Amino acid sequence: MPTETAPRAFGEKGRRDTRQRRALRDHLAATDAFTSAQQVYDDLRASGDRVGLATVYRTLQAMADAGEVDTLRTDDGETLFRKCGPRHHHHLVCRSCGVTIEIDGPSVERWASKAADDHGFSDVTHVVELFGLCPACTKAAG
Amino acid sequence: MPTETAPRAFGEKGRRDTRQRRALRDHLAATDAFTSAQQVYDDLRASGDRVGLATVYRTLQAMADAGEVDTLRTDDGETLFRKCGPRHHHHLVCRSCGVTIEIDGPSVERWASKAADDHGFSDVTHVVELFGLCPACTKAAG
DNA sequence: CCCATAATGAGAACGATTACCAATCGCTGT
DNA sequence: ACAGCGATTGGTAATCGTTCTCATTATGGG
Ligand SMILES: [Zn+2]
Ligand SMILES: [Zn+2]
Ligand SMILES: [Zn+2]
Ligand SMILES: [Zn+2]
Repeated sequence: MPTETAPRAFGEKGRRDTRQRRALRDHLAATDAFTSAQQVYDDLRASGDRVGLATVYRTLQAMADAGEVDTLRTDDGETLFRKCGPRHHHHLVCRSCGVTIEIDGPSVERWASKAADDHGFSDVTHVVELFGLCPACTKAAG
Repeated sequence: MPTETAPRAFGEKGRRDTRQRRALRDHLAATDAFTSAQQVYDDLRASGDRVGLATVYRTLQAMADAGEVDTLRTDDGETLFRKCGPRHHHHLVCRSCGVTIEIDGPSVERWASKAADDHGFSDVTHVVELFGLCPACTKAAG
């Protein structure tokens, strides 16, 4: 337990419930697409909430550390955030509009675990994400 | 076929076989760990090869575009490169030393394909990577 | 209400990657 | 072997997402 200097997540004692965090939390709860920090910042400003960009980054990062949001890296290096369900799951993400479906895959979990064991690797985690075009974007793309 | 201004990969007509590209190709063939451009640059300089950093980045990117190397993004945003086998596969990567084992997962392919179909997504790709500690690094870490 | 201090935000700093562009060098034809 | 074209190189400036700095503000327990 090192001395904590980083901003605390919503679930920890000592945190403060600020206007900015409420705005962020509400915004995340209202969309199911993976969204970049920059995009969240723009959305908040557009809806009249005054929140600094640094605060958006800080808070999203804190929420990610606390497991309150899932993260995803795009090909061009942007980190996307999304408020997801509590169970372990993976994502089927539309690469055009970001709309996301949570999917689970017990067979994948088993496969990953077995591969790790077979090769003597320890402390193994996995990254499993599916990217495609959602029905709406498929139609729009002709 | 737009006019190509980017450097061409080894397999395309019109390319030139330069000292720098030979050095890069040889270096990649000699290691099985995922490596960053910066690391490749350092390794080449250490072995006496004079290759500019921009050239390392350019050439690795071109090889990645041509499918001659696989790429991977670390949590801290670095892109790693590795010369892999030609078949479709995934990776079991040591997060300490980078040593990598190519693994295949027919069950994962089927699962991914089914999930995409079930939700009406088209043009779906998947990212599946396993990260852990290899036997050697597990032992070293105590 | 008070006040310690958590939190904010504007801007500087950062780090990986890319763009620029003048100097070089590989390749093809002579 | 030679010349010329243009692909390639590489030092450096520019980009861009993200993090850091730190003076200022605002929360919430007492
Ligand atoms: Zn999720
Ligand atoms: Zn879509
Ligand atoms: Zn590979
Ligand atoms: Zn290792």
